[in-house]
Amino acid sequence: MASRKKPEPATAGQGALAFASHDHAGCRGDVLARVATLSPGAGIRLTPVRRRTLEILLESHRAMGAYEVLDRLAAEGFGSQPPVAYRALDYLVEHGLAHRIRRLNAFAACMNPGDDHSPVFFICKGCNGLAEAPARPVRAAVEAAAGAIGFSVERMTVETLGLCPGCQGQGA
Amino acid sequence: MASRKKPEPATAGQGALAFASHDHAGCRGDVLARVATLSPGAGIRLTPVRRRTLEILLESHRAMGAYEVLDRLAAEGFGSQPPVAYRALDYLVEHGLAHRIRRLNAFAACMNPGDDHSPVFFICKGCNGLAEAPARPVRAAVEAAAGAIGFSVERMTVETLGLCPGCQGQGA
DNA sequence: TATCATATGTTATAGCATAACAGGTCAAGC
DNA sequence: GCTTGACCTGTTATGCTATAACATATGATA
Repeated sequence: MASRKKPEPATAGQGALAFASHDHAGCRGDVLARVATLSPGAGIRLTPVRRRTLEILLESHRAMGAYEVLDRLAAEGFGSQPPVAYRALDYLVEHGLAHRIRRLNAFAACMNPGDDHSPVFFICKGCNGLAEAPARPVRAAVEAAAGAIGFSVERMTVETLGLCPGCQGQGA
Repeated sequence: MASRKKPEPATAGQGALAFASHDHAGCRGDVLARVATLSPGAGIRLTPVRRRTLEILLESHRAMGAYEVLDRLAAEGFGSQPPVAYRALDYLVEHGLAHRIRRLNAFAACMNPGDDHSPVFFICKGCNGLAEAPARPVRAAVEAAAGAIGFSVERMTVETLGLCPGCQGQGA
């Protein structure tokens, strides 16, 4: 029931991450380039499976289930069992190159690798699109609430469900 | 892999929701009383299964997996198949009497039913405790970020992972 | 009392995720 | 060179989470 099964209007998967048309080849290249400059220093080892996994996420430009990624990897000669995909995805998430979208049981490439960001995700229930936005103020507000009860925050997940600009007003 | 399997220190499940000892019978009663006043008006129909499900969540005072709730229900003569638990839990969530904690694939009773609140959850990785806090400022910050890209937020999930006061400083 | 909406229960199955083990690669140090 | 250890990849097997589809019951209403 991730993001790829039933009520998937023709637009799904397109215009997703940005809710707007854009130079996707460019934004994908940007991310890869940034990752390239990060890898050596930050102790990130982009092995073939990991790199390919990241590329697959960037190509689809939306949230993908682990098994969907696995299918792609297997078709390209990598292992065909779940741990192959989960390990690569977990590694990317662990190192800030991808995010896990819990509401969708899915994963998406990070659009701002390297920036120490606290992303907020917007999931459109109309087109299944996904947008990632930096949200330092949100993080600050959460920290404040945590401080009030003496809790120390290590990781934060903020996901919203609603309608993107394109899907509003059309009963979607 | 919810919150009840392996590294579960003896304290788990205790002192959970509040990260502090408290009059649990009291807080449980409070919630039930508030629910009672809500039910008639708000179109909430607390059938036996639903009521019992809510009570079970309140008793354990922590996040519970659906199958864990199901075991309890089955032992008390209710249906023994997954949909029984999921339907009751979904209903409670839908009507604001419980929350789904996605990071744990689990559910927890709402501690502030009726208040139109936007809760933030704090999950302690030391003792698996769970705290719910109102966080209007967080909601506001998220709305602001959403507005910037024209997204309209319908539901919001904010979960954090970290250490509760009791687990800090003891290498937990 | 017939009808519709809602609720409960069932069987069966789909979808997500990890444990545990085996083999391979590569660099550090003897 | 060779051994050792860290890390990566791959496998088999299994477990946990969740829902679809169908059957029965109950209660309000026309």
